Amino acid sequence: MTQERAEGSSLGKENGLDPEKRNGAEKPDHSGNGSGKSGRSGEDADKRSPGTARDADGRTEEEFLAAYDVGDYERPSVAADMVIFTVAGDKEANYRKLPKRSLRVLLIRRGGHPYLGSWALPGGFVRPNETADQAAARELREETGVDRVYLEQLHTFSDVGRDPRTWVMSCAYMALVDSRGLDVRAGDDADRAAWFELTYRLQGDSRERLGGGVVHTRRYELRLTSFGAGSGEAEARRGNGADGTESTDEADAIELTAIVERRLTRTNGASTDEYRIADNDGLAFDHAKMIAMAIERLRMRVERDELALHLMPERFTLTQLQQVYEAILDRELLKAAFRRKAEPLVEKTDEYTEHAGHRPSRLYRRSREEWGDYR
Amino acid sequence: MTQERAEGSSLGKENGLDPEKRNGAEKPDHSGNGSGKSGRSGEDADKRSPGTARDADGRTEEEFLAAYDVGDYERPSVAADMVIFTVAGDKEANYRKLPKRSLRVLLIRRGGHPYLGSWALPGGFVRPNETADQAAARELREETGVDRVYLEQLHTFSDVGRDPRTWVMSCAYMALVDSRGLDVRAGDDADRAAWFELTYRLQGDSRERLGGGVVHTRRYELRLTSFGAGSGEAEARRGNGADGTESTDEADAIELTAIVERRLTRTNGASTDEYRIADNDGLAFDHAKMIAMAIERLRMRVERDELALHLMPERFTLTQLQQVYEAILDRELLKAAFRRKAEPLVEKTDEYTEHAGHRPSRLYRRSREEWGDYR
DNA sequence: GAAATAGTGTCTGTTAGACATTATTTC
DNA sequence: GAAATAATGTCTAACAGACACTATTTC
Repeated sequence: MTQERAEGSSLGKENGLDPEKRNGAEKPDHSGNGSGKSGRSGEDADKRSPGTARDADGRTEEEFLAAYDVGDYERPSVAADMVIFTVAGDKEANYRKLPKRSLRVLLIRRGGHPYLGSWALPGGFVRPNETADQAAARELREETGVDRVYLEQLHTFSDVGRDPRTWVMSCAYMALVDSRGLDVRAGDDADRAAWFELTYRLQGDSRERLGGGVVHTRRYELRLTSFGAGSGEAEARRGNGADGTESTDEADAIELTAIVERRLTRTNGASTDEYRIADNDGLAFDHAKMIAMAIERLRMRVERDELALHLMPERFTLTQLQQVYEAILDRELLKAAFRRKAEPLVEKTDEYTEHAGHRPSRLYRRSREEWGDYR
Repeated sequence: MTQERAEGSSLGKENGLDPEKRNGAEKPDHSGNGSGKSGRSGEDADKRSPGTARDADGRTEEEFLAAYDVGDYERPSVAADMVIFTVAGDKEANYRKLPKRSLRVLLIRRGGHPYLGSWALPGGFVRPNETADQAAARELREETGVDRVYLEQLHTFSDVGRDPRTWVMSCAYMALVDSRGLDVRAGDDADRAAWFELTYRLQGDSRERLGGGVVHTRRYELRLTSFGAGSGEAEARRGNGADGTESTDEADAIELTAIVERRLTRTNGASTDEYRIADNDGLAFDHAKMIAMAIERLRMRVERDELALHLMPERFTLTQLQQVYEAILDRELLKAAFRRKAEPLVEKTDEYTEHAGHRPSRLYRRSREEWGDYR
């Protein structure tokens, strides 16, 4: 096959599509400006010649583009799916104790086939005149009403048959939403949206040797629990107190579980890192895999890039910050060491918590400079 | 908008396409098995009900899928582009000195519009019955003849207008090929393929405050140099000696440069991390951005996950390994510290280098167990 | 005063950086 | 013996883990 990109030579390019079908296919002005960022933050600069060079058929670029035909080979739909994380705390029975905080993810119950009744990540199609990032931001806004958050592209999933209807790839994103009142939007599906508490734990670990190579498999259990989902908008909209706590109602808990295997294969020279859904109960499509990859990315970024600060409200105590770290990493941290490391990332304020049943704690805010330098 | 995925409700779904147009759109059997990995390593497990549930229109899943219509909204083409890295050394004038090693990337000169005459990453379209990973592996094989390598998905690029012809997204991959003889394939474009030495250096750094936020911009200079490209297949196929060195011919050097800006914006809560091509001379499309992201990912993985071992041949000296680290990270490392850290990753052999003009050096091989545990 | 959290001090073992020293081969 | 690299030793500063201890508020 040829190395040419997007000329479709190997997939047939002669049969034209009805021009009607192409009305969304933008052909921007490219006289002197190549791949623009369009809309967002400035255009990319480019020095290539302004279209005077002629190709093998003697055409200038302008002539080439005017005659260009998209061809009728198959194209996939591309969706943007969102793994929206937050950390929130439950109300504690004992008025003196601090609430336990847990990592949560937003899911939506499917009302139609396929995976009818299963829970899925919010998402939607990327439209012709937007980037995948913009589609993700749009979905997030529509789903949670939140606009200014941390958003990161995770991975593009393209397994054959991952959507039984048609060829659909999905570009997965992770979003971090802080733990103040989250107003899950009153879209036409808001009654089917719910926050799920999430655990993702290593269940087992196996190493296998085979002819000069090693296969290392790790099994993780992904468990998602929602309290009071299905009770409609009220649940999702109730939101949290200013301290990010909410009461839970154990009556109608929903529990979804999946086993995700991560398999590292290393034979001579080759190396693959595959995720596989070994068991899945209640999650739609390959979303268990997306959530698993999102958590692993989140943990990595929290440890390396202090990403947890994105989950904090304006003012917070260092213990709250530590709890967020602990909820995400799913392990306990030592207080003294944690405070040493957190110290350069935050700034003292003169405010303190009050009436907490114990010694008040100083409130901090994110430091303006010292974090977020993602290497 | 609705949260429904892939039903196209917001983009119109009533107008059917000619069935001819859909012959590539697989509709796998989903009676009891959801999103399969198809082909590769096992099917994903799934417990959802086997299609007896009925949706709002009273249809079972089977009925739904039979009636399902892909709709005629616009779909993008999706390409897989490859940033193929290797490290190779030039012949040194002084017989005693060790050759300098440099990081290289494979580029292909475009023979058609757009970007006629510019250099591009090898790549090709993802086909209907393969994953993006498979498309990337296929391209790599076609381009270099190499099959068993390290391959990692990097990022999906979807800027509007990034391809002037039509709507094309690109899923970028990074591949690591070891430094033994690389046989760049005799495809119809092989005469236009060449390895480019690569440097990627921080040029400047600026911080700017604006209303409660900080913008941190880093400018990088990407410089690609090829010696003797354009001399046809011979150049690309000549390959390297067993020690990964080759002679260079300074006569017809090609130099491409680009300035890539990475901009970290942090306003209250929000946070973005954008790459922008500020200047571009000789690279097609947004490929300067892809190469920049690939190097940053590579550096991160080399530091954290010892990925450089993938670039080594069967037997190598610790100094060679250190040189590969240094070429990738673009900084010098201390020998003693390096050897301490490398020691658990490699295994001694009883072989030594010979006739090198100085003390022989022990040869090592990759350890079977102790590396590649990508966290 | 009991219960709880807030906040600090300090010991210790590990590790990265820096530099120095010795060893060995080829020509 | 000169030139080069190979290989190891050791000092130090920084840092993470571990644990103990003091402080302060609410009820």
